Amino acid sequence: MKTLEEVAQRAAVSLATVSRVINNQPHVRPAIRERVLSAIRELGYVPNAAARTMVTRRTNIVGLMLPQVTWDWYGGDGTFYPMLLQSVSNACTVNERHLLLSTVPPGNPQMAREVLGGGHIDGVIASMFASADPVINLIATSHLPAVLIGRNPYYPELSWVDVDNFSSAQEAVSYLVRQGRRRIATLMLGTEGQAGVQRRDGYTRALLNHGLALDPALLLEPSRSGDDGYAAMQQLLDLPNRPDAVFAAADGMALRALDAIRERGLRVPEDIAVIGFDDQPSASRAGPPLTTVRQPIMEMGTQATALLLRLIDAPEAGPLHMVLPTQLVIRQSA
Amino acid sequence: MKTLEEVAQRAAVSLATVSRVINNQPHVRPAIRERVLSAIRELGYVPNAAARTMVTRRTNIVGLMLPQVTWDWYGGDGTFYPMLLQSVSNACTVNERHLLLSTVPPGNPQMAREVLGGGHIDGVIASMFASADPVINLIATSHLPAVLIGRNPYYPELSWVDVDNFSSAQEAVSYLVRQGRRRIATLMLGTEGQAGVQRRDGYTRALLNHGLALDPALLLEPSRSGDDGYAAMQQLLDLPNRPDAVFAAADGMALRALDAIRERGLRVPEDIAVIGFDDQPSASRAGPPLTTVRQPIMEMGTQATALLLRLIDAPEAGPLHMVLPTQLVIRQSA
DNA sequence: GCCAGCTTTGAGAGCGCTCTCAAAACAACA
DNA sequence: TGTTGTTTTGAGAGCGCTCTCAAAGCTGGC
Repeated sequence: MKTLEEVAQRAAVSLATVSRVINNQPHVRPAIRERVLSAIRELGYVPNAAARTMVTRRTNIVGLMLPQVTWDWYGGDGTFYPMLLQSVSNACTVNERHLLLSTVPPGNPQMAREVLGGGHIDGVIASMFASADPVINLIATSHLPAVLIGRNPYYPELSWVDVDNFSSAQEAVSYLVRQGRRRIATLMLGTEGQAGVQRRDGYTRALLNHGLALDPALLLEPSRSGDDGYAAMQQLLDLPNRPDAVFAAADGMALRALDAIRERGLRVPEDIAVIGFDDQPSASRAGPPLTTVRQPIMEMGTQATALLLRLIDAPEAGPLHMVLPTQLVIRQSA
Repeated sequence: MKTLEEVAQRAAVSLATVSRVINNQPHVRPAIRERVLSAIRELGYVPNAAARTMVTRRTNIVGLMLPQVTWDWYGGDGTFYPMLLQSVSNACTVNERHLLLSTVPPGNPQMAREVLGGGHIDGVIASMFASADPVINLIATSHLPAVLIGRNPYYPELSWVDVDNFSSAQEAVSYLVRQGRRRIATLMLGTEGQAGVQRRDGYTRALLNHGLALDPALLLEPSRSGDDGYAAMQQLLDLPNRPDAVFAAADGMALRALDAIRERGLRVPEDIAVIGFDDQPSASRAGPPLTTVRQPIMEMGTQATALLLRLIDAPEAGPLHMVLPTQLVIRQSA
């Protein structure tokens, strides 16, 4: 690997001058700048990142922490994290940052600790299921610029990008009521995260708003992994007084629910209406195409990156918050 | 941020001793080791990565280079790269490495150049569409340990993990012939990569083997982006002498083809049999469930990481090659 | 031609760590 | 207690870069 020194030698100037050229600083005569530039080109010189970091305390690397999760959580096609990742990655490229990805295994934040404390990154974006995930605490105590995907009740000092899960859920369920549905069930997300809590609360509020009874039997919480949405829907269908609509807090569950309903020979939406959440790609190709709440996932990643870069340049500007709009996409399942 | 020096001070020992403790080296009396360890704990000390890298020339970071592509290439559900990424990421975590992800925008390898030349990473795994992608050349000339996903005809010195695309395609098409199909079309991948070339060649060889005519009209190459597979299938259906089977070199295309066939009121597999490639999650949920060649994507990522770590420790051991088995998953579309 | 006031250039310290090498401490034995 | 041999400890150089500060070079006005 070439060093600054070799470039300096070849261009017959000092290290300082080469450094100035590399960093686009003034106070270099055009002729000399040209000479240095061609020395760099001829040698194929690329500055050593570690050495630069040593002195500037900057890495130009953004950290992204995601749970180590299988691609098909909630039985969906697993596009949430990939899309988030992709948008963050693209935003980093556009802004000339590198991306260090940490997928954190449950209960083992060792690598995350190393990343956060080791000066690896200038700032971090994180999306965890649980508000109380240890990783969030590590982030908060690291005092690194940070942006969460999804608000966190325990760390008001952290910045976040989120959607209004409460209103979105409320809107979806209200829509079902306006369609004449009266017995509306919900397939909930886990309530260890705010998304789960708020979507459930939005569901509840909509029922309350319309004077409908709250039946605990209609509130199910399938596990994240596997096809639990399918089993949960069967459970609902086994009820003596089965629901006439289901609000699923994730498309994956809605899709599995569709399967279960179809298997019983019931029609969607005639017998049971189904609404999902996310608008993942396969939602529009389901049978029938799924009515669902669209989350602007890519936009969330892009904005999170933008906020983070702002925080990196001006940490005192935080905490920053951004609520992105959702949209109820009405197709044929409700 | 805490430094070695502060730890040394608190434990009343020299820098060298603290360094020995941190790196689990011998020649430290147990009592002192304990004292240092608790100083580290009390201060919440984490070693500075850049400083370590400066002297060890090791970063413990693995680079992963992927094309900057939208999640739905070939109209699929975009799980190839996410799954690859996930398996590499998990393998890195298991092996206590960090992962630096670069999504390379077409025609702009600047960030990739920085990563490869700047001492950011100890080695790199790359999966590019085109064998001649400039990134591959950067990798080859960087002399960094590297493993490609998919063999490359131009750089025999590089290690790779791959499947036998030729035989897999041949097997799939032979299966169609054995099912009595005689006019078999193919929806090809782009031939700028070996996967595309070899799947096409396998298709050709299967026809040759069975004495079937090669009709250029039955060889279509839809573009990667968007729903070209759908349009291509329509084109095939418009043929005066339409095919009785289609071998699609990617599930996404196969799925779009299914749509096009259904829309014409034709039956799968009775009128036209369809075989895909990849076995992406939605393949099994298609109507009818898709017969397809399963690629062990996760396994490829895991093995690529394993090979890379081997190369990092012993560069002279390369180049390493590994061919993973595929499997023809027979469902109902053929 | 000389000097003030500018711009350009270079020397060298220092970032936080590892690792070599020599010194110090200890153990074993006579 | 002295000596040898072994283990433990610490001093300090050096990794490749940036950035400060002082020196050198240049310009223009007299």
